[in-house]
Amino acid sequence: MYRNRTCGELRIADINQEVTLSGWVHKIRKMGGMTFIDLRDRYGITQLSFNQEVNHDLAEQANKLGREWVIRVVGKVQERSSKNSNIATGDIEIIASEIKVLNKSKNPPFTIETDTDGGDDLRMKYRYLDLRRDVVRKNLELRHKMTFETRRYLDERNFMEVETPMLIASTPEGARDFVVPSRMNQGEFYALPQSPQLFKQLLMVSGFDRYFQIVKCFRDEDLRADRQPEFTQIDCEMSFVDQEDVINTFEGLTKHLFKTLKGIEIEGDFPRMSYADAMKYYGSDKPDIRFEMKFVEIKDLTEGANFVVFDNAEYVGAICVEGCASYTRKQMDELTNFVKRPQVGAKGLIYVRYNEDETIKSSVDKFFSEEVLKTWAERCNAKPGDLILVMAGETVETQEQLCELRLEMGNQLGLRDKNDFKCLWVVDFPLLEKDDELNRFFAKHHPFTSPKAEDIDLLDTNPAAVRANAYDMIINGVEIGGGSIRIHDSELQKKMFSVLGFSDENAQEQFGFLMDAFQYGAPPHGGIAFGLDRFVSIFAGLSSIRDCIAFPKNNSGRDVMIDAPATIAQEQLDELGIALVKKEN
RNA sequence: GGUGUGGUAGUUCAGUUGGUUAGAAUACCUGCCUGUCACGCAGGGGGUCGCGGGUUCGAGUCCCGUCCAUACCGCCA
Repeated sequence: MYRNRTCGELRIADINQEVTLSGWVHKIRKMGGMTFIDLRDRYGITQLSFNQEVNHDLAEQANKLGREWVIRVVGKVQERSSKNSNIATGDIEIIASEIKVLNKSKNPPFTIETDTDGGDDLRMKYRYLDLRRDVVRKNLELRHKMTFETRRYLDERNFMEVETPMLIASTPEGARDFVVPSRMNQGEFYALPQSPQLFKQLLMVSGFDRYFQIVKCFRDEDLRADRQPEFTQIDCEMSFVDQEDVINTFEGLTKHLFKTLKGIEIEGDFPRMSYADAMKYYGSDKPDIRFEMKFVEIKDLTEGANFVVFDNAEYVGAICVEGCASYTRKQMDELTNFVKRPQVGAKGLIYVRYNEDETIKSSVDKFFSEEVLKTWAERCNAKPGDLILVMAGETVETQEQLCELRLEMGNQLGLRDKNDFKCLWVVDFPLLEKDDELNRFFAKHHPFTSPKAEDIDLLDTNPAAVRANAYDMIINGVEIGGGSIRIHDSELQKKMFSVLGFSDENAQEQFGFLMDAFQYGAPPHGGIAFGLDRFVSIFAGLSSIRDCIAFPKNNSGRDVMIDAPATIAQEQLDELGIALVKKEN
């Protein structure tokens, strides 16, 4: 027998019991006559104690163990004479009577502790050791519980999990596909799914009514802290529903997860914001509403001053930063540098200090009288002591820059507490997005998204103004999920493809099966997909999704532990009928 | 594809204006230590300063190139 108890469960009530534990040697403290060993397993840490006077040979044996050795120990639970309130098992220790070394270990390249000394690179290379650390393990435990509770919630509501294929065909729109060569069909390739979108819609045609799947998806695009080439979605689709039904069901799921896993009861409905308002007030389609600091347009208050920067600007926007009128020159310079960074790309930043004594001092005093500046402050609802930051330029560009500045000010003022959760639905997305270079429209969400009924006529006259039955769920400025009501009418779908510039042949070739299916009684349907990795990381308060993925890829899409991707043998290439082209330098 | 930051002991980092034998902490090894739990004390081993080239009497330090890591931009329907 290897064990009858775990390292996390013994308490004062277990005193005098004879127990067998197995685990890893976490730490050894040799005191001369006494030796203490922290034995660790998935459930916790239990202290083993050895006394030279009581059992000399066993104590010597304990002294010879090394970090991360795997041992089995038999002994008696005893109350500690000096207790440790920092750990759950801190009231007891094991007086060992027998040790068996189950396996030795090399010294690990970094410490297996909450605050490890290992850097990210090394932790990824030895991910199996990194996963021994309790902080990383807890993230995976949370992930497990979230998928478990998701399955429970959806099952209770008649959702059925159906697996869809991983080897499918490539489609041109959207992200780059990962591609898999077919041996039996030489010269042809499968693609890995970017999402099960088409299959879940076909399942609706099949009458499955309520589908979900916790499923891997693949996109061959550059990585970010919140983007991995393979990631997991909670993918759902429902029949005979409108937007309101989908939103309610998945708002319910979100509340269920907050309640069961974070112990947080969210009162009332999640707020909703139109895409247009999100852009106007926050410069982003995923606003962080943990704090206000909304944009205020002041272009009309800046006219007639011969200030060229504003006069030439399409948009002049301000944010009011509470209590920051006392920002020093140095702090203002730093903010200016922040918005001038290439990543933000602004040309400059104008400030107005509304001082405590109600005087006003700005970086544009030469152009604007105190009287005019007061009108800015009024419109911004500024109080004495507040700082007003102003940016100007082309509308969308400037709003995006102001968005970056707003988030930075939120950070500086500590308004973005990771333990404070604010959920939001962003609705009424535009259906289409114009690509000016190619002079054609792309689907903002995807080409199966239905336009709002009242906007359908605009498809011919003003496509850019058509709004979609599409919705995103945002938590703390992170896009957690999104979905839409789909087109279930093959004529409307055809129309959509034609607006998107597909020829009839093209549409038929790539999506013919879907259009065919829609001719056999497709029910009205819609759905949503949540990014599980982002959902877990926001629950866990992580800044990167990598820490809630057991074996993530690095910034270049590599798995540094198994060293993938890798070259393959010539025989494999031959079998696939693939010849590699040497890259010219 | 681009921009920024970083690469020095097993690990995390410091290293001043280019100048003696490249340091600290931690980990590791040895010895001492009977209530530790970040144990303590004494001692020890451990370095291709990412790689290649250049400038210089002399390069961890300056220059050029390159590789790797990372954050972001482009990209991600």
